[in-house]
Amino acid sequence: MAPVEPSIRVYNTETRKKEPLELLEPGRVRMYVCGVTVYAPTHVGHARAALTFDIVYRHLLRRNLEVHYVRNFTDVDDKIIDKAIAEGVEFTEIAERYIEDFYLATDGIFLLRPDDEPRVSGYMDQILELVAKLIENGHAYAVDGDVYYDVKSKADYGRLSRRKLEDQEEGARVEVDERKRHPFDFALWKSTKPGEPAWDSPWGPGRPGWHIECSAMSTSLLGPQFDIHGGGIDLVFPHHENEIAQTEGATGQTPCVRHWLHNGHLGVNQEKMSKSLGNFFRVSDIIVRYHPESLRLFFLSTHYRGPIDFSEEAIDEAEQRLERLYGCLGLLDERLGGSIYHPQPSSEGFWTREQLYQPTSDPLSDAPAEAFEGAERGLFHQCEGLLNKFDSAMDDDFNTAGALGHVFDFVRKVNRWLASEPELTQGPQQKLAEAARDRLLQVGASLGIFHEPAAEFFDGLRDRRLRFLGIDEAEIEDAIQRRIEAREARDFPAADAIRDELIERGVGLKDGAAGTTWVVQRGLSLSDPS
RNA sequence: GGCGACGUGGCCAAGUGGUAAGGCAAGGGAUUGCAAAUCCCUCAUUCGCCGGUUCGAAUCCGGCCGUCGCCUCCA
Repeated sequence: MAPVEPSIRVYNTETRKKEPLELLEPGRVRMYVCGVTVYAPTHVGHARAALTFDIVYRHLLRRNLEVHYVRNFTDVDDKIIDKAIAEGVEFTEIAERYIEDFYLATDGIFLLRPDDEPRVSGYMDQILELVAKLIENGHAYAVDGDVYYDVKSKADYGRLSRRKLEDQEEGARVEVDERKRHPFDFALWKSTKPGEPAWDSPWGPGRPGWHIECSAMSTSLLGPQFDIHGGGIDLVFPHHENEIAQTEGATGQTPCVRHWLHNGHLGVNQEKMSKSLGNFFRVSDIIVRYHPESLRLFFLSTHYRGPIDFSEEAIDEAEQRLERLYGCLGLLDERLGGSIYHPQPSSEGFWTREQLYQPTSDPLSDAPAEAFEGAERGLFHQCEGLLNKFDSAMDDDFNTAGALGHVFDFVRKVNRWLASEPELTQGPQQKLAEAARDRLLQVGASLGIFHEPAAEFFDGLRDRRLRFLGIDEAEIEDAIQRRIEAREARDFPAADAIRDELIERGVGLKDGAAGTTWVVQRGLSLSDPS
């Protein structure tokens, strides 16, 4: 494969502009993404954020860049501690529980594991070092066992979120704390209260404030400066603003981050997702009702930076789109006789970059354009062009919706060709079909779909819906058998009656060369009883 | 009060100066015993509204209207 010269452009929250991705070291990307605070089950909003950077990671890898991808777990936090106290267990137990939940969710929707996944509890030494350095550099002060960051000590404080301290002093809803020099000063170290976990420090027993852990983990693993920092849009202020203040205040190197990438938030049925509104969707609940890749496609249908609204209709449509993609792959498999790609997760059950589809050779390498004419010549060029169009869209700030548009164009053209019933058992036509499949699998690897052969996908979809609707499979098979007998007897009215009855129940039949198969119609409700 | 995002056909959505991708839905047709899948055709002279810049704007500028988010824990 020819080496690519990526011209990746990313929208940088700090400059509010799309700009070329500039790497500190050519060919090598250092990327840090804010993970989750592990105190509650993983919901669709978490999934969107994690998926956003999974796509970034995949595309950078596709562009032959070496990527060092770090995503943390915040396992020391007020909410975790509160929960631990309420349940009378160690905070580590709570953290462990939700880290496991996070993995179930993210492995479940095929997120690649980052290269490093540090936890706050493992970085206490580095945090203490950083706090001490900030005091030494005149950016922090200790009061009664607490340590605060002095926001006025850093001239450009507020540059990420474009906040001016003067503007914020009045009217802002900030608690008044007489011990702080400025209302926006934030805790780097908090003195312990009875019953809470604590670590020893020069300022007395305590625990880290909310923002310092990311500064400690990112600089420890990636250095004082790195290329990409990601997270949810809500983290811009105060979390990332404070992270900049801390990291740069301690290292003296500016900027600590070249490109700030933030994913937009997810709403549910036009409202903010919240527990009180009862519109809180867990990833684990969604992926028993819908194919995990449907959730991915739902997210990828809109740009990562914009808002997205989760609803039954939306994920339903995503699943239909997914069916169309797999439909094309399935037709190719059928006509070529079997599928070629049987990816398996690692022995530990999760996916890594090694499991991504890697083309071994281009089926078209020994099939020149002259081997084709007319419509096939056109499709030949489509195969040539798809990847360029796809990559260009992805290079442009990871425009997955635009990239998918090209993929669907391609699918329609492949289907059109297949509908003309070409002979695919040998010769250039076979190469063309293999190339089409190769292209689909390549973009699939970038989007994180096509983790199974199409036939298995459709079987799985059927079983999933079957289970969910509580339909008795044997009963269906029995009805199909009766219909087959009616058809053999040319008793079409009886056969159609059975078909209609099954459709009533959500079961659609497909009479194919290999006999009658059936699918469960879509349109399942998330609110249906499971 | 401060900061920000967004408003494109019935729905979702790409497109940020050169004359509206793609998907879902809908209607018609091909194929099929009937269906499913697939294919073909139709489906925004127009991009919230009003001005301005320009040979030319959904795309740039100004104003207005509307929706949403952050500023407190949040992906």
